[in-house]
Amino acid sequence: MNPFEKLPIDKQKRIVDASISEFANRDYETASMNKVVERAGIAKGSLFNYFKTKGSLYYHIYHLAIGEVKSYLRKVRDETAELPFEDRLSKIVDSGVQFISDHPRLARIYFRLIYSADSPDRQKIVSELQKLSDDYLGEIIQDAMDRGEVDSKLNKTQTVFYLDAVLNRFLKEYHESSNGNQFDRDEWVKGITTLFIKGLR
Amino acid sequence: MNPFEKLPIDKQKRIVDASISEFANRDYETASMNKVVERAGIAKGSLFNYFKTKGSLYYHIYHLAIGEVKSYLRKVRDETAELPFEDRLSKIVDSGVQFISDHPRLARIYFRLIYSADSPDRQKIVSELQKLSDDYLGEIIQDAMDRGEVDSKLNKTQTVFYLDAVLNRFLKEYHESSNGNQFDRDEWVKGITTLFIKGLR
DNA sequence: TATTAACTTGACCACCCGGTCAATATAAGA
DNA sequence: TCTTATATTGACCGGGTGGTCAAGTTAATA
Repeated sequence: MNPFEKLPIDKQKRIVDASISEFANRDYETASMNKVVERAGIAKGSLFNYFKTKGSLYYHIYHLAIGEVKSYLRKVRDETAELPFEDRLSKIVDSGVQFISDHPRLARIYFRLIYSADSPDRQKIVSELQKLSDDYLGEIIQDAMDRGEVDSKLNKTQTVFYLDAVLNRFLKEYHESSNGNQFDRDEWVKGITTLFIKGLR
Repeated sequence: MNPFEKLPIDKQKRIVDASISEFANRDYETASMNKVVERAGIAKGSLFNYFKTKGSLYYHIYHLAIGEVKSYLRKVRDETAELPFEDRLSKIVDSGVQFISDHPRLARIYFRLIYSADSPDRQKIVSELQKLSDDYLGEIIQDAMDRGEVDSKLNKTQTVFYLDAVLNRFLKEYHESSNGNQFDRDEWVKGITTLFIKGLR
């Protein structure tokens, strides 16, 4: 059993919290284990006892973040299964915005991962995320095709790609401008759905 | 006069080349001045004589890269001024692909900049790039509106944003997969133009 | 050629990094 | 309570960083 899991919950929380902050604020390479132990209020040796390397700590945090993202995606997918494509798309964007508000630091880690960042196993992780997104959006598109809401002769790979590109970019800008937001959320959600509704018809 | 500009051209070239390689291969933070001098075959003190700080060297290289991008953009804009929106869009994508082939290292620096990266003055640089892109695509969209090729009641800011999102993302993936390319370029160019032609009608 | 000015060099600085491990404190078992 | 096993600590290690600067080299001037 992992020594970390044997720790009292509140200590685990302090460590996880400190790690999230550090990895949210700096690239993997520049994130500092020293800063983590300082923030968490533990000795350096202890941290390296719980996680053998910086990479394994990062991996732990990454899995927490991705787990959280997954649960949001699952939730909105299931809740919108019966809605028309347009409403569904709009709810998906909504849920992304919601995630950012609820977990701004995890969002930072997520975007750092997606867009560049020299994490260990970057290739592996990025393609893992790509697959997650492809499967997810692919399912949504497939449903819409089956119902005749979009052109059923569309190239699905491409369509998913475009959707993913616009959604991710929108969420990224939204996230980065979160101080005194200049996005009229509804206006943009409407714009995005319109583009795709018409573009994929 | 900048001491760097007084150097013999071939020495300037060696330094610029070494810097481009280093900044293309590593994040700003992890890029190493030691590696640059090693590659360029000069002493460390000299490099710091030409560029007072790492940041100012980066800034120099960044301007070279952006200058190159601009010249590509200008060229394709002028050459396609009379073409219909669809063909124009397709040529723009083409020229992006061409840029990546001609200057793979500059492309890397460009994408590093756009997507994350903790460069100095990141905020300033990114918004500089944003404006460049906005003006450029804004002009293309405006032309298309004037000619009635797309809906003239469209929100231009949004439209430019979506176009930018898809184009950049496509070029990024294209760039990253450049070993044994899995993109059928024509197929994708056609897909992108179709999405926007229909979506913006 | 002698003298001055400009350029080039790399050893050196303080600092920070990820990671280690002998010493110490704590908990468990007798 | 004493002993053993386990968890925690932080000084320390080798290595890399951006940046400096006295000393040495080259070029220009007189």
